[in-house]
Amino acid sequence: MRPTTTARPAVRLAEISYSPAQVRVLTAALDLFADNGVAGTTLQMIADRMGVTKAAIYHQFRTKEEIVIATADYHSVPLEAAVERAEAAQDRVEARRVLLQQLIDFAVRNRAGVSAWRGDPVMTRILMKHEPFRGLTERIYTLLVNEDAGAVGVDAGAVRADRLGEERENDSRIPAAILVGVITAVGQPGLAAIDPQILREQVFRYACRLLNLPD
Amino acid sequence: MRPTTTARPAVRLAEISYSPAQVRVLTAALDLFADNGVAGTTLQMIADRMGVTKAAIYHQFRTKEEIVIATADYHSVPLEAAVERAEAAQDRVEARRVLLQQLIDFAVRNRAGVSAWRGDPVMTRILMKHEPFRGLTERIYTLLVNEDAGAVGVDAGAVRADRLGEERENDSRIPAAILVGVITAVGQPGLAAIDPQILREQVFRYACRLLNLPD
DNA sequence: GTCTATAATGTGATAGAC
DNA sequence: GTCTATCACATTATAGAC
Repeated sequence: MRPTTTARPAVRLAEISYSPAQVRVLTAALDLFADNGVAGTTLQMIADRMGVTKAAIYHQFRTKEEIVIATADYHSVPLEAAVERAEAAQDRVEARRVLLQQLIDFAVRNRAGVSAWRGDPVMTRILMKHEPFRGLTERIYTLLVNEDAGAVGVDAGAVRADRLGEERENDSRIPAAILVGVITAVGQPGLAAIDPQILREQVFRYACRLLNLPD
Repeated sequence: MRPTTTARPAVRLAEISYSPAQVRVLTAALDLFADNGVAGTTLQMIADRMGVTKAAIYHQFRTKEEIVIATADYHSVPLEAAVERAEAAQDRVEARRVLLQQLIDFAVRNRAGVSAWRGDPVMTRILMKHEPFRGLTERIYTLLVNEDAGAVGVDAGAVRADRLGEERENDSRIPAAILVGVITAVGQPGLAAIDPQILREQVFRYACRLLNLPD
């Protein structure tokens, strides 16, 4: 199921290691980024939450941008694992079901953080020039929405206007974006009080309806 | 169709008026908030884009927070108009269709801004303590997802676990959040290049499928 | 690994002239 | 309505001691 036309990722997130002191920074940072956005989070806030000084943080990471990247990398390891499991599935439909379920699980488990990941323009800009994260995002999109992996597979941007007169004026980027919207909806503040199990089930059902998958 | 249990909004956004100089600020601010988030946008940036100094802006608005609120109010007038039209519809299904179509139109027309409105935690916090905006949001949610306006209508939080054994273990906050996720998906950076008309049609189709409305 | 101290710059906000 | 000039404070980041 792994597309042979796509290069293997150069770095597995799971193989990057962080010292305990670094992990403490990344844990504090995730919460604060989720609550205030990247731009709204100062190193002072992170230091305060950890009970240390700013200088202690600068000993672990050279810049704020490095903290943003490391935060995303570190907390996305389960996401990478989910993608790898899905890519190992037997057929495309099964891969899609597996990944979808795991994406939703991940999103529900990290409700607050999910808003930061997808909503914050600063975060987005930083992550999109960071290859490991770009790669992971692409693999997810490919698994979820590329209807005909045979014809596509190479470059998602090149698919666009090929069969235009047909039923498929469809650009697969649209269902992809919508699906992301559905999954990340679990991070909306209004759903904070809802039981995780119910949230998981309901969102999965709606997502299946959207993708025309049997639920 | 207007729910008699809900008080009329104290202020119509359309009735708030702004001087030309103020509108210039609000126009520049919208773009910048969309690109950088509220916290990532400085008054210096707004001033630079307008070609004036910070002091000129402080002559129009007393604080940055006032600018955020006014930006949302000013650019949400079409949204308010859409809600008013939908509330005037004959039945609930028709109201829902009308509002949905107009929400999507609005979102597509203001693609960049939509991310800011829904994604930014700072923006969200400021707007949610601003009554006119809270009220507008509530009216939209009520129109879109309250299945049985008779039994509900008063407090959305109290609906939860009433008829649990049935098909409707449903909390209406979940489809509401998902629908918001779908509509605001049009603001995702990956869709920036897509033709507005196609985007409108496709998103409407998916949203209808989600709501079980005929498209 | 953490601290104090400090540099250099940017921040929201104000006073008063034109 | 916009300007110059300024305030008090917060910001990212560094140097060097413990």
